[in-house]
Amino acid sequence: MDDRPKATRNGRAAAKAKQVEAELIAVVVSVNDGEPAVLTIGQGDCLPSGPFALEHRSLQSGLRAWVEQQTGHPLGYIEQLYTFADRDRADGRQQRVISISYLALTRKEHATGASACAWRSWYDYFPWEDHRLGTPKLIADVLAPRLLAWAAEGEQTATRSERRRRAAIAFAFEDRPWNEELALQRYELLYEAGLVAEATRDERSIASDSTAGTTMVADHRRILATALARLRSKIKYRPVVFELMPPVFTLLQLQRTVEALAGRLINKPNFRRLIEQQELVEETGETSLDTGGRPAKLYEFRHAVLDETAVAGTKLPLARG
Amino acid sequence: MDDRPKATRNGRAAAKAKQVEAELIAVVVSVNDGEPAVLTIGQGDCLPSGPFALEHRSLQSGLRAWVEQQTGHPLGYIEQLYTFADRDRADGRQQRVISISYLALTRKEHATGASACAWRSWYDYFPWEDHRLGTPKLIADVLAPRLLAWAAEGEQTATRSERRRRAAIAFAFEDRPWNEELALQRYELLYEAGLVAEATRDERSIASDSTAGTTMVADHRRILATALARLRSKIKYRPVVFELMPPVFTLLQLQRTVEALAGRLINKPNFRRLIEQQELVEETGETSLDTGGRPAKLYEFRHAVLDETAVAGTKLPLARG
DNA sequence: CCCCTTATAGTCGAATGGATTATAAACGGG
DNA sequence: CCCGTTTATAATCCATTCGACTATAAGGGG
Repeated sequence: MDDRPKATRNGRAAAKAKQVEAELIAVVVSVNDGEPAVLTIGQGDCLPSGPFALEHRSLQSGLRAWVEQQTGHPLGYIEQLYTFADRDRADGRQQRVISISYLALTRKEHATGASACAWRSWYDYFPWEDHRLGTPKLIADVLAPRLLAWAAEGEQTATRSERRRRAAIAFAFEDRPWNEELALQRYELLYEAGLVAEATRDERSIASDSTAGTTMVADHRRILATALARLRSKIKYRPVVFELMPPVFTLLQLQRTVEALAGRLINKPNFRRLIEQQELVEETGETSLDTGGRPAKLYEFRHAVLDETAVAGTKLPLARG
Repeated sequence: MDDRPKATRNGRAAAKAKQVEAELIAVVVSVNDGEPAVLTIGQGDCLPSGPFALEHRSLQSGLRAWVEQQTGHPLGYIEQLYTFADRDRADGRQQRVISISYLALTRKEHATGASACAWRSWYDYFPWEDHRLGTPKLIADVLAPRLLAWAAEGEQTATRSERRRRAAIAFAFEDRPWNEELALQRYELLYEAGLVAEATRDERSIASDSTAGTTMVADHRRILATALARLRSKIKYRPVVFELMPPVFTLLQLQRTVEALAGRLINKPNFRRLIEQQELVEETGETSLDTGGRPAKLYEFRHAVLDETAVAGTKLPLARG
């Protein structure tokens, strides 16, 4: 029985010419003591990746195999991010690469063997994204003036006002509210404006001191920004945070983890109310004494909600500015 | 300058063995007179698709080329859905296919030439998804008893209660609220239970009269269900509906389009209030007389919101049951 | 014992959003 | 020409949500 669509069947004669190489790329995230981290290889400038090969049963299992081989970390939760193919190989052959990127959530302590990998803070790569201690001075001191200068460079009036508008929305100029979910738009804006080193790497003209954040190989920082935006959006309606938590935790620890991901602080009573009324967690009966103050109740995730929340979704108090 | 990650570079020697074929698949959606339709080729059982080839500048442009060639429809809005690779080719060679699926929104009248393609209603393929005239009788008469029977077939007690639970959530048994976004889960549940013909096509054992909805080739109906779920979710926070509307429309036409997509009715005053207070549309000053009653104001989409709504998102009154 | 810390409980009020009712403006039939 | 029908448009009511704030509880250290 042949289930292939007609178009594919007709194109069969030239199939050899249409072969591509498929690459799997992983953004592996953990949060430790309120610091969100990503698993890197190389000099901290490269995400775990490898070609999708015949021995892999599926895309996911291929990804797990590569990450475990390169970093020693077994992966739990995995979610597909995006598939890219715009990059042509630079070498002589006309050869294309399709990159299929994934977001994975895990915990640091899952590490088994020592490998040439390292956990790096998200905010090394995106220092403008951490608003937990207020708006980073980097924005007002460096990014805002440079973005406005870039906007002023536009050839037409429409281009200039469009650029100003985009910058103002993404970076919350003029008393606009900061929206943590716009991480990808912000990176793309900085890229367009030549304020991240990746944008000017090929043309060696612009001095690299005008750029912000630690750079990564190829488009890996862009993929990381995609993961950041996706995760910041997803924690608001799906209980994925718990993939990053130890089996037992206090509500404040949970809150600090969410805050680390969102890059902003959350009102404490409201956070507790929301978590409790959704019945996401269950008291263990134990308490934690190393809080520095009154002992905190310990909770564990109610795994039953993974079935239930398909209906209602989860909520976190991150809606407004 | 070589930007490739190390893993890929190391795996280069065996690169030839890792070649795959990449296929692009499109779910092209339009809504006409309150009926949501999908663009099909073949006997209405196949989505437009074709291999990703060297002449395509990008995945998106390859997709546009294939759809235009096979159906004569130019595409506007395009959004990546998902990348599949679980399907191995059935022929002798060990050859893998990666399918990259896209959702496209357009309007029927965009058709240029006549081609071997046809618009088919979504609900031909998913008759259980249209709740605009109340819950389809199909659910209570056919699906519910068969799903419960399938649940009862489970070997262990845990399996049986798990199946009952999943079916109850997905299909709103026991006074649960109907959630239109669970379209994919519902299709997968019916697939598992052997109630869609695709599931039993290979094993010719089960009679096909026990299945529901028009079938499609390969996993195309599954991809269509993915698109349905994605679109039903997305219209709630992004102004994508307007891609499906003519340049000028009445608020009721807009509402009927949303209802067609969501498969459920919306409260009229609330819908109008939400659209107006978000300033998504602008009055043209004209009115439409062919309403059958009082003339309705004609509106057009405020394209400026495409920049603004990155911040706030759009809302539609589809939140609760 | 005071004071620091953190945990936990409760309140107030603005805004959201679902449901309902009321009024306006076209048409067609008797 | 009135009147019922249909659809558009406006306004109101009310439960719930959710951000901001205050108050009380329970540990440790000087």
